[in-house]
Amino acid sequence: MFQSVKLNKISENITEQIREAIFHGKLKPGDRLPIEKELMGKFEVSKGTIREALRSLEVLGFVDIRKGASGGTFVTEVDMNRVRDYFTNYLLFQNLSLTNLSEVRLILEPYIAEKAARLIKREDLKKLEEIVEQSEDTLNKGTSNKIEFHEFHRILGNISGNPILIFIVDFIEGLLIDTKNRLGAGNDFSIKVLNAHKRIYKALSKRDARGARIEMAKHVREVERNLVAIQKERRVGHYSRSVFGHF
Amino acid sequence: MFQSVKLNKISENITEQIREAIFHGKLKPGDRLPIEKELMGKFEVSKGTIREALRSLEVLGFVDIRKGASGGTFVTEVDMNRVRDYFTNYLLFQNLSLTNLSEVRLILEPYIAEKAARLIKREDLKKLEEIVEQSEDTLNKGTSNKIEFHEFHRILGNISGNPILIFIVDFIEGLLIDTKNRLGAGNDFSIKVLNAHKRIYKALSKRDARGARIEMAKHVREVERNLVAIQKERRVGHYSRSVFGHF
DNA sequence: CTATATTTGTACGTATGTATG
DNA sequence: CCATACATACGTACAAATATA
Repeated sequence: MFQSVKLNKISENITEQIREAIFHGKLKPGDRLPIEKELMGKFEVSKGTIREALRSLEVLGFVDIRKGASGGTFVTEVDMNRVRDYFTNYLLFQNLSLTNLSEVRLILEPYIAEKAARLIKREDLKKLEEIVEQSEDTLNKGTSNKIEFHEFHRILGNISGNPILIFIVDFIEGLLIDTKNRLGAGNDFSIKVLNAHKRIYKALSKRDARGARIEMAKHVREVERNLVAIQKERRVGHYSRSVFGHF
Repeated sequence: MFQSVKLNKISENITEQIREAIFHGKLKPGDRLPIEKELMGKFEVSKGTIREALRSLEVLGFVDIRKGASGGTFVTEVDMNRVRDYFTNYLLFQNLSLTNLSEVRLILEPYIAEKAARLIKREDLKKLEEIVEQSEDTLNKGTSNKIEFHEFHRILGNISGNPILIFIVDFIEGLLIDTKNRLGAGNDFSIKVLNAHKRIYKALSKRDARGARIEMAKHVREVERNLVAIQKERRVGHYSRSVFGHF
C-alpha cells in the first residue's frame, strides 16, 4: 500500500502519500491508519518523522488523531473548516470591513433566496421552521446562540444545490460569525434578525421568489446597518496580547 | 458560544501562539524565528514538539523552513494562494459542474464589471488594454496562453477594492482555468473570449456601467455555452475523483 | 574546500489519556 | 472502583544531511 522512499523531506513525502491515498478513496472517512509503530515499519522511518507527517495531515483537516486505547489516526470527513478558520482569523485582521462583507452578502444572498423559493421542498421548509423556532427559544431563554442564524443561511445555500455557492456562503457566514462575536451584538439585534428570518421564511413557504429576494436584501442591509452602528458605539478591541512578546 | 479552546496538545498551543504573533504583526514577513534549540528553551519543550509546531505552520503556509547555515524558520508573505489551492482541491473533489461554475460567475462578474465602470482609473484602463493586446499577440502567434484572459477578470475584481470579492474572483477564475485546461478549448473559443473582452473594455473606457454589466453577462453566458458544447463533443463528464488519478 | 550553523532524522525512554474488563 | 492494556504525547541524547560563508 505504501512505499518507503527517500526524497527532500521524508515527512512531507509521507504526508503526500497518505493525502493521495485519501483522495483516491483508498483511505475513506472513518478509516483508521496503522498505529505509529506500524507506520514506522511500513515507511521505514522513525517515530518523529511519522508524527510530523500525521500532524501535518491533522492541521490540514484530513485526519483526526485521538489518543488512548482504541485511539489512533482516523481519516475525517472532507471539510475545509479547519483550514478556513486559520485564514478567516487572518482576514479579520486585515483591512477587511463590515462593508466589504455586506457587499458580498448583498450580491449573493438575495439571489440564493430567490432561487431557493423556486426549488424549496417540504423538508427544507421544515428544517428552516425548526431553525427559526430554535432561534426563538434560545433567544427567550437569553442563551442567544447566534449560530442558528447562520444555519438559516447555510440551509438556503444548500437548497441551491451548487457546491461552489454553498462553499462561498459557508465562508462568508463564517466571517460574519467572527465579526459578530467580536462586536458582541446584543439581544435587540438578535430580535431583528429573527424577525427578518421569519419574513423570509414566510415568503419561501409561499414560493414567492420576488418576495424572498426583497426580504433577504432588506435583511442583509439591516444587519450591516446595525453592526456598523455597534462598531461605532464601541471601540472594537483587539484580541488579547500574545505571550509571544519576547521576540 | 466561544470555542472553549482546550488545547491538550502542547505543539498545537505553540502553533497557535506563533500564528497569533504573525496575525498581530509581532512577527512580520521575512522575520526569522529563533532556531529550534532556542525555541526549546523559550517554550520549555522538547525538540520534537517544536518541530511539530513549525511543520504545522509550514503546511499552512505561514512560515518557510530552510535548512543549512543561515537557514531557519522564516515568516512568509501571507498569500491566500495556498488556502485557495486547498479550497480548489476540495471543490474539484465534489461533483462540480460547468453550470455550477457559470452560475456563480453570472452572479458576480456582471456586478463587478458594473462597479468597475464607475471606479476605474486611467492606470487600470491601461493595464486592461495591455492585457487585451497581449492576449491578441499570443493568440496570433498560436501560443495562446489563456492565463491572460483570467488576468482580465482579476484586474476587474481588484478595482472593486473589496478583499473578499477579490479573493472569490481569484478562486473562481482558478477553477475555470482548471476546467479549460481539462477541456482543451481551441482557438475559435479564444477568439470569442478576446472579442468579448474588447467589448467589455470599450464599455469600461466609456465609464458605461450598464453596458459593462450587459457585455459581461453575455460574455459569461457565451463562455458557458461554448465550454458545454466542447464538453458534449468530447464526452468529458463532470469532474470526478479521477482528477487526482495520477500517481 | 573546509568549517559551521541549522535543520533533518534516529533510537529509546517516560508520561498521559482512554477504553475495557 | 480499580487495574490493565493500548495508543498518542512528550522528552532526551546523538548522528546525519545540507546549505552558506
